[in-house]
Amino acid sequence: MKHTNKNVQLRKKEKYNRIINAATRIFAKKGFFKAKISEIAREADVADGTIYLYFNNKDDILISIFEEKMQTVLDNMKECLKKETNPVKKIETFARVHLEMIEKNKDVAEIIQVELRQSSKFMKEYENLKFHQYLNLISDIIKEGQEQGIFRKDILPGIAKRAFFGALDEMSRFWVLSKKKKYDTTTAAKQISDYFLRGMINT
Amino acid sequence: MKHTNKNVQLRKKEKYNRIINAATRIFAKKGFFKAKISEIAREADVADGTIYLYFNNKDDILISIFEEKMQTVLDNMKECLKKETNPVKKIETFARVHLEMIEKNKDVAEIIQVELRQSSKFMKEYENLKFHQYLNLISDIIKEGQEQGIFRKDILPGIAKRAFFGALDEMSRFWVLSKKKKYDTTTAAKQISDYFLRGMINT
Amino acid sequence: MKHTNKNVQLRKKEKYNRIINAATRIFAKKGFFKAKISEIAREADVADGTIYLYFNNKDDILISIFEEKMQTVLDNMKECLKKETNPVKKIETFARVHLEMIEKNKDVAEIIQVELRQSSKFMKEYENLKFHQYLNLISDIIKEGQEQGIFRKDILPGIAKRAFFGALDEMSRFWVLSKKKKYDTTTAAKQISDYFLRGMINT
Amino acid sequence: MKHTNKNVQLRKKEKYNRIINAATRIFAKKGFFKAKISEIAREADVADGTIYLYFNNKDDILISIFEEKMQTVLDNMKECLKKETNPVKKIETFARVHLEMIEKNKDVAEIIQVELRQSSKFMKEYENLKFHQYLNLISDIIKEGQEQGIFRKDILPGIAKRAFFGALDEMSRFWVLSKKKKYDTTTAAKQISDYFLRGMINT
DNA sequence: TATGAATGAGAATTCATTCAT
DNA sequence: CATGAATGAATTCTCATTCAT
Repeated sequence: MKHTNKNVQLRKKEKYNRIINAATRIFAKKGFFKAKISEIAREADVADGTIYLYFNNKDDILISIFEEKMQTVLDNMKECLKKETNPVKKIETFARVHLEMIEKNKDVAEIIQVELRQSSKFMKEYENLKFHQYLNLISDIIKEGQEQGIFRKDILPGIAKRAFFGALDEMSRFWVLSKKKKYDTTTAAKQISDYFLRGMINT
Repeated sequence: MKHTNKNVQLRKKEKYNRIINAATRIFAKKGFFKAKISEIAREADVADGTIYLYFNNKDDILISIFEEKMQTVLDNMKECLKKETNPVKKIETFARVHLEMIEKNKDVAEIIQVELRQSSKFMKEYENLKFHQYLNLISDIIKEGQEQGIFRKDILPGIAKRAFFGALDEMSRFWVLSKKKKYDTTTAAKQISDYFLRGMINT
Repeated sequence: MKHTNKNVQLRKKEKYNRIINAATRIFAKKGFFKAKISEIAREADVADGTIYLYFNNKDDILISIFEEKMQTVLDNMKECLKKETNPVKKIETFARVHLEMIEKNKDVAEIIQVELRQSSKFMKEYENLKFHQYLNLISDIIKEGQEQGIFRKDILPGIAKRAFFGALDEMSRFWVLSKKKKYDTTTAAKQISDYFLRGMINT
Repeated sequence: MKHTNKNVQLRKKEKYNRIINAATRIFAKKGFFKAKISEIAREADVADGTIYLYFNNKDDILISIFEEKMQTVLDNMKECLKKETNPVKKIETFARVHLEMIEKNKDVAEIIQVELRQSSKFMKEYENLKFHQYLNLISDIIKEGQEQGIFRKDILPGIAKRAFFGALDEMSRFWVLSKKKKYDTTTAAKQISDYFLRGMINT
């Protein structure tokens, strides 16, 4: 039997994923600059040259990881938020799901948190659109709450979204870097969303 | 006239500072890995080799910047907090002073925020002690407030300090990277400390 | 209907020629070293691997071009010279036909002139027999003329053949490289053969 | 005694020359593309990296060789021609000096003849000015001869300069490549200039 | 035969660090 | 102390060639 086009494409996609995943592990462990292409190739069990059949260059691998993984994170978060109607519940959900995702994908978190920050410096042209979309999920909830009269009108969504994300991010960064976890996800998520909700809820 | 020991030491210290400051600018602009020793030397107006009379290697320059700058930040913050006695005011002060310092020293902020995060990866041995001391200024205030019965007892200072710092940090990261500022320091500091205080204050 | 042996061979030859011609264009445009096998394959509309069914390696393609094209050039020149009996006319014919062929096959000329010269360096074993045969067409005419008492006896055919060919070659190289042509083929051929004839003719 | 600026510059120039000469030998032997930077470095007895203190890249080395060597050739030829007043003698001198220089500097000749030809292909921007100046020495002599009524007026200097140079060049190429020399310089120069002079002289 | 994905050896270039002056 | 020319290890990326399909 001759191989169908579909099989071939599956095989291609499979190798692409193997490289993406290998790179994710290596970038997370060593950092972008210390990571060597040959190391990623070895981890992905392909030849060095093969990587260049799927990516233009080293930068392109990092960008692709961002795109792929952020899309997954974005889709997942949207799905989870859809189930809630109450803005208060949505904020709580965001915090919990965010920390849960981080916990389950430490390598991805590491890259998004650490490498993302310097990416803007060496990839001038790269606009991290997906990240902004993710942040805007928060400000959308806040605006929704304000319209429903649940959240105070003087809250600035543009500041609050960053403050809330920053709080969660710093928390998870601590986990990612320290590898030991003093507090469980649920407790941390509860506390952090709690501060914000108390700060934002109309009284 | 022969140079006195003091003069010599002053001159030494002066050149050391010139290198530190040049490196701060270059690291902030290019990032640690993209920054070249020769570029730092040019910026500091010394020879490449001279840098190695004051620092062991490139890593050492980055660590020294952390140590020097974080010490200044730490001293300054402590000084400002000393003037306040009320934990609530102290939290507000922390937020305002932090954002003000960031605003006045963007290069330093850039390095501490961006390069710091990956430093732990390539400088295994480096324990960022000063940073932890800085974070603990926050948890100390929280504990103080809890002892005075002002803050809720169920607040976990270890989480809260990170959440609060993270909120401020993400806010300032946005400024540092975006170079345009939608909200002024005072407004942002007020809002952020506000969320937390409302969340923490006993009602 | 099963394909006959002949048909199969024709098809083979057809693909071989397609590759030869594609390579001629690419080598002429990029030069041997800058030319990529994949580019030749694309130009010939075959797969990369297919090329290796017809040629041993990249060098082999270049050599084959020489052989094929030089044979054509050689056959054509011999045919044209056959029509003339007078050595003087033959020299004039050689100049004219040579420049005409160059003009009609710029890519081939480019390769023979430019790549040929360095070929001897990277293909030690390759003796450019066909080229020597071509040069010897000139010395044969000279010797013939000397025997007939038309050309001076003190002319050294070994030098003269190179001088004459070099003059034509430099002229055409100028055309090939410059892409603009100040003088038409006939004028140039006339002038060049003229110098030589005047220099060689017994007076 | 402290080293003077002059000494330092002499040392620098000395190393530059060492690299130029090493590269000349290697390029001549292997050709530009087959020549490796590391091989040139070894031949020049410097580290690989040192080459990049004196040249921007591999292309730059080749261009520098052209510039340096062609200037020498040009100066030398001008000097020799200055001693002659008669255009006929000048043509003879040009042929003799050209072949003598080639004979004494085979490596340089090799590079100018072989690598020069393909240079235009991989160094699009490089205009070989010096070479054109060299060619124009010939056409200047021809024009001078025509003004003095010695050479025929219907000679086109633009064609003749190329024909004459091409004749000499092909002759010397033969020597350079074959490494065996059937005819001595003087004989060859005499014959070649003879053809042209007979062809050009007014009768 | 034909394909084209995969291979991996190879090379140019960079740059932190050294050390003779 | 200061210099900056020299070093050479290290790394990304290319591309001729192979071979399973």
